[in-house]
Amino acid sequence: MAADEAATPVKRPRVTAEREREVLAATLQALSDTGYEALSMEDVAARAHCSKATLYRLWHNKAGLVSAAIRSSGPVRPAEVDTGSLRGDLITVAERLAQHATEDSRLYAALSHAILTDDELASAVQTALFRPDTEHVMRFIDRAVERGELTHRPAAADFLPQTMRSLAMSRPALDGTLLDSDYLARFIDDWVMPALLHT
Amino acid sequence: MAADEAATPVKRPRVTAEREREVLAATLQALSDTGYEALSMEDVAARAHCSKATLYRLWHNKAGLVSAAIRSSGPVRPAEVDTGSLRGDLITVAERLAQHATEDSRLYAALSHAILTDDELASAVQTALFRPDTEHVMRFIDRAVERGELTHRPAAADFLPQTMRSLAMSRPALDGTLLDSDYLARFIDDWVMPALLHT
DNA sequence: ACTCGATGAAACACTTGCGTTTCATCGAGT
DNA sequence: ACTCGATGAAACGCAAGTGTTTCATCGAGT
Repeated sequence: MAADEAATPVKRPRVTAEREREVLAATLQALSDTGYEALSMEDVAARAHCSKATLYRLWHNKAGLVSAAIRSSGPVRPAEVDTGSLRGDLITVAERLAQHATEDSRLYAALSHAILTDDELASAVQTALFRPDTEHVMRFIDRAVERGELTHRPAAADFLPQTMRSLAMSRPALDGTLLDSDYLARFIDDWVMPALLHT
Repeated sequence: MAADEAATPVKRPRVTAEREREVLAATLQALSDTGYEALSMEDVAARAHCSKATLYRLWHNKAGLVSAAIRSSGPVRPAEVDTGSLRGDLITVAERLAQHATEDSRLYAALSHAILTDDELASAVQTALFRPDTEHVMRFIDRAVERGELTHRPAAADFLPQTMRSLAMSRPALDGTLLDSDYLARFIDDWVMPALLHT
């Protein structure tokens, strides 16, 4: 029995850690469905199958819970992409964006007003959701330069991550359609690649 | 005294129409500040200096009031832009976007989650806010083609309005800074113009 | 000056949510 | 088997919002 417990140096925390992730996942779900302002602790408790008391024991209030939930969604790192060509890399990441467009855009929409006034929330969204993505895309550019596919880091590269991200986030709202990968592929071929190649 | 009343063929409605616009303007203000879900009728009534009873007499509920407010913001047409060059037109409209970036992005953020589920709201936002803007920008392209500045309507043009709009909407949220005109100029020169000129 | 419909202020009943507290129960370590 | 800290269920007081209703007042048309 020593072997059983050797895997868990700390007594109970590990069980709590699993549970915590479940609760935070339920929080993100509720957030997407309800929006930040209308999110209720009772709803989260029901989805997470835990009591409201437990929520308040672990986090102080709604803001804390939501911030924690957002930060917890960060470490889910996407597999590294390296197709050998800049266009291939971009298309791949675009398809990935399109796959998650529904959930992602709902989550972002749920938070977009709240982050304008809540600084902690804003930094959570920024570091957990946007920064990794931005760095990810920027690596494509650097690799393309190393390969000689681009002669230098184009000025347009500064706008690439934000544009892709904000297009993915706001297109559903703008015209009621979801992002499909065809649309993004056209964007890459008709806009992104020409801009990168000619600056 | 016949002259005084000659200006008002209808008895009271005209007075109500002015008042209505004030109330709807107050609604938009409250919406930007509070967000759609947390918007309260009491808040609107206080800002508009009218009673809650009046709000419910003129509109049936919150959804109706907000939709009306959004539609009322449509007719405020921006002055037509025509600087003689595509770049000039784009810079001008970009600066105009930047000027209103704070209020506009707050308003959009306030609505972005609600429009995912409320169809009437979605169509109000689309027709009143986005469609006029899109047509406006598209006219730049057409004129540039007529002038011979572009040999044809570039494929990238399809993405231009959405790209500009979504940047204006989401950049404040993404990195906490507002749009300034230097940034926008770089955006046009390094990102938009190359894409338009090389497709 | 008078009338009458529209308005504002305020209270209404009702619902919902927050954050706290109480208490019975459960389950891991001894 | 026993103990003790953590949990879930449920109720709490409090605050806020919805949509309605009442009533006093105001102001435009006669």
